Amino acid sequence: MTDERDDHPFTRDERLRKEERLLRRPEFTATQRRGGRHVMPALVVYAAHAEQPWTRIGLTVSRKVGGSVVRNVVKRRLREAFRRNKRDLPLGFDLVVIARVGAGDADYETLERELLEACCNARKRARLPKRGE
RNA sequence: GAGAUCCGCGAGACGAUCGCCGGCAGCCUUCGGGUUGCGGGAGGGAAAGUCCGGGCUCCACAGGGCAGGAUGGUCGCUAACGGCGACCGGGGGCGACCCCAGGGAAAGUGCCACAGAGACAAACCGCCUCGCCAGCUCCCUCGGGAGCCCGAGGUAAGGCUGAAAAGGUGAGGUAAGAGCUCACCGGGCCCUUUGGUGACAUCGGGCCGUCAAGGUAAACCCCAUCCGGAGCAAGAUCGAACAGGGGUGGUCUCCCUCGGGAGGCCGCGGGUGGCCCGCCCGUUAUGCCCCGGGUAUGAUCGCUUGAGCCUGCUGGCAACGGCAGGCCUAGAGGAAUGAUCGUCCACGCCAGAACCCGGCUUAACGCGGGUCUCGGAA
RNA sequence: UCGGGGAUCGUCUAAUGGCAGGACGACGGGUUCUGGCUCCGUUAAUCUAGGUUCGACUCCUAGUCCCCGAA
Repeated sequence: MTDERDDHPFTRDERLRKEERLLRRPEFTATQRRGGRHVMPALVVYAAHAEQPWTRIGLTVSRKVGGSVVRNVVKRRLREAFRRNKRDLPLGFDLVVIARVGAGDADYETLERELLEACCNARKRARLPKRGE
């Protein structure tokens, strides 16, 4: 995963397209079922090998986190953190980030740090993309 | 200065960079989109809760009956309202001011625990009259008398209870009493004067002591007024995919080219979105109903110009209305606002549009002003 | 978006508008050598704020939270 890292246009820039996001329910459930997990104080991250060569992210922020303002801010900060750090994250994964209750009180710096750490740890526990089950 | 009360205002500002969602224009395109430029993009007092009312869209729209729901002083405002304004009446507060589901209790029904004699109709203790066989007590001039008890009755003044007990004070009256009678106060009904659109206020008079007499209608209920149903996942257009199976009755009349056609009745299905009657539609079919199967989490429209916002003038006590000019101000579809930096105010509450408005209620920071009360100083 | 239901001791549940009751639990005590079973006693609640009423878990209004249903 070293040669084609900078080749794919989605990874080279710091934009965030819809193709880089998980949007549908089956995508979330599949990632959570197959992927490795890592828990942080404010986040839970699932990482699973994907079928596409780039990395996608999906966010889950439930009502337990807070009101709509708090939930929107958490989602925006997590998207921002993913966008800014795409270059340093492993390629070809689907990520599901679930905000825990403490995410509403965390600032951007905390969320960014936890996201990066959790992604790396969760990736190590991800199964290989074989035809399992 | 403190406390109270009412009203109003604001919702961090400016700039830069990287991203995100729409719009317009140019270019490229494999028609999916890409790219460049310009411009817009979280408002708000609550976007909230979804408690009311409307617009809009679709369905329904002979009629009748019974339900059901909502509202409840008057007049006005409004598209409408259960909202708002002004006023009336009642209540609270020293006051500024605040609160009130504020029609009907002689249409009927129900309930009023405990306590208390008694909860709306009686009479427990009382008070009083009469009677007095027997019994008890006392007095005695030894004949009898008085009282208690008992019996028959009259009372509702007093008593206790309670949230609530047939208006209050005084006098007369009586065996004792009572609006039983009278005076005053209070109350009810009717007529009347004046003011007001009206609720109502007010002047004068008459009648009523049967002043017939509690509360509760956010108990049932009665009266008056209003209410068709659903909701933008409404709804419209275009498209993709799949697999089909079953059911669609009876009878009568007429016409007839004997294939069929027209009509009536029963039945069945659907509509009338609470129910019933009734009515309407279908039952001749490329339709309808049932079972099963398939699907794009599809595209476009609806989707933001609207009871719109600002300014000025103007009518009205006000809510609100009229006229003129100016402005265009988010429109997504897993759903766009974040991160970083600089300067300043001296640190920012509640909180995020999803068809759109008018209200109500709830959440909550800061600032200003009016008024009232108390205290102090001059 | 629309509709329905609910909230009572720590838990599960009762209660015409009139003293909030029961079970389990907890605590204390008795019984037992100890524990359990068992017996006795105690503890402890009407989601919040107003209103109607003499009186509200109950009726009305507003709010908070939870559950269920339909498209």
